[in-house]
Amino acid sequence: MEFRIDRTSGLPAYLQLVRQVREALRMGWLSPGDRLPPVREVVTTSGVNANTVLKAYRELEMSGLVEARQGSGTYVKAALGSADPEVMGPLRTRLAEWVHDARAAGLDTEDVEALVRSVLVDEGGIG
Amino acid sequence: MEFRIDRTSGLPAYLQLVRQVREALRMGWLSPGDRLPPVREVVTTSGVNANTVLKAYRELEMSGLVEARQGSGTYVKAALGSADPEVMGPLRTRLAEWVHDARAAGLDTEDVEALVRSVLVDEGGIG
Amino acid sequence: MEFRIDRTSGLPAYLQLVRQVREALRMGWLSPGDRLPPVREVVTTSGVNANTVLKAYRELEMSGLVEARQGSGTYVKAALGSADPEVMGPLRTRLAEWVHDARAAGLDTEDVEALVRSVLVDEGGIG
Amino acid sequence: MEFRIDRTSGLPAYLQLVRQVREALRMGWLSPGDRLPPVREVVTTSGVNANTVLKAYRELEMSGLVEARQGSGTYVKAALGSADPEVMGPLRTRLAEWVHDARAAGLDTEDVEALVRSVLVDEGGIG
DNA sequence: GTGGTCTAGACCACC
DNA sequence: GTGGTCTAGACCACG
Repeated sequence: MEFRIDRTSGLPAYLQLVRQVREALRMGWLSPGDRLPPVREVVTTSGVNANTVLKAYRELEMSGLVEARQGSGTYVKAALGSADPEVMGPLRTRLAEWVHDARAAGLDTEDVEALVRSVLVDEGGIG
Repeated sequence: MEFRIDRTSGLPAYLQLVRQVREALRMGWLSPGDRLPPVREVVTTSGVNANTVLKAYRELEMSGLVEARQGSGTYVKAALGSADPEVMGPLRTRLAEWVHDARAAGLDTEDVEALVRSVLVDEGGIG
Repeated sequence: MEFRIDRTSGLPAYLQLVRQVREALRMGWLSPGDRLPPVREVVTTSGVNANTVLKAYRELEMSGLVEARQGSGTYVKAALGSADPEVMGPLRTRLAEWVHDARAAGLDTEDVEALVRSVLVDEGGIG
Repeated sequence: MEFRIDRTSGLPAYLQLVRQVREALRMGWLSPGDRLPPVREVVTTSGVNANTVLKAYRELEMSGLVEARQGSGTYVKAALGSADPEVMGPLRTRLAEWVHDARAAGLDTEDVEALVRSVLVDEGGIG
């Protein structure tokens, strides 16, 4: 997996790394037993400082999602995500269609994000 | 309008305020000429410090969205959002249905957010 | 560069800092790539509060003149000033002579400033 | 005399009024016995609040420059300026020429102001 | 050690 | 009562 850091978002870099690992777990892109990219590689590909990567990996380890094995790397320990992967596919397709239609109607990315947030807030899912 | 601060999100409080104003503009809940809630009111309703609110309002002012009038308040100056409000309604309805189905399929809020992000990234809308 | 704050001028300290950086850019005393003095140094040399310096640096950053690099410092990003440095020298010399003569004629600093302002206003340069 | 308020300068409005009266005194545009414009007139011509004008006039009165006569208006009481008016003329002419040449050399108003400030600071006239 | 965030509280400028 | 300025000091993110 490859990390992307958005330095304009205001969210600390190490939390962006943590979130991206968690999302990869939810999406099924990472599974128990998989190895996270070595710190040095993340440093070169994403431009953050090694301590920042270490902090993210430590945070993931403390939450029980990954496990550091001395001299070998950091490995995924637990799965994440409450969804049945078979049902995820159709949902993703429908969502992609919706996004496509929203774009066609003139909405930009920030519009889409605002709409999603507003629906989730209304629904009570976001506090 | 009323602000909600999520102290667990990692995003600085003043940026949460900025984002909520921007989203209100995009959703059409705020329009040019409207007055933002006074700093002291935000302090009491959302629990943040006055300087934090001032920082958010100042940031909005510098981006040209609002205008502070001495002794009178802070007013919306510019609109935001590329969307036609008439087309926004149906899109919102469809999205709410999708979220409902996702919930029914066992997805929690974080799953939904991860899915949305992944679709937007795939599509190129998020860097 | 070293900052000087005049607490009697009525101009907020952070705006005095901003102006002095802008003037240093115009005079060629600062150029793209140069590092501004660290916040903590400005605090000790000029006696203002750290937040005041941060506010000034942030304002400069938002106007695109400087760039803060986490853990490294604040760096000049853009040049400022429409003047050819070679033509600036002679102009400065002539102005210094004029000021000297004005002093000799009995004008104090406020007289000089008033005269400059009145000429610029007459000329339409100041609104 | 007519006042001009620059709301972008950061200098409080009442101090701009005070400074403009002081500069008019230095330039000889106002002399002892002259009447300052009535508060209501300043309100309409410069757009500031009446209290702001009153505060400026009170400040001038406390510094001994003007005197309020009940029901009649506010009058200049003392002169200001260390300069011989006969020597002021030639100095003003030379300065206007210098400004003209500076413009011709490509300097804008902010460049001119920066240069003046830097000469005065060098000379020790500004702290 | 760098910049950045937040708090608490005093005081100011303006309407 | 409105926004704005400044201080003092704690704590965080990053290199």
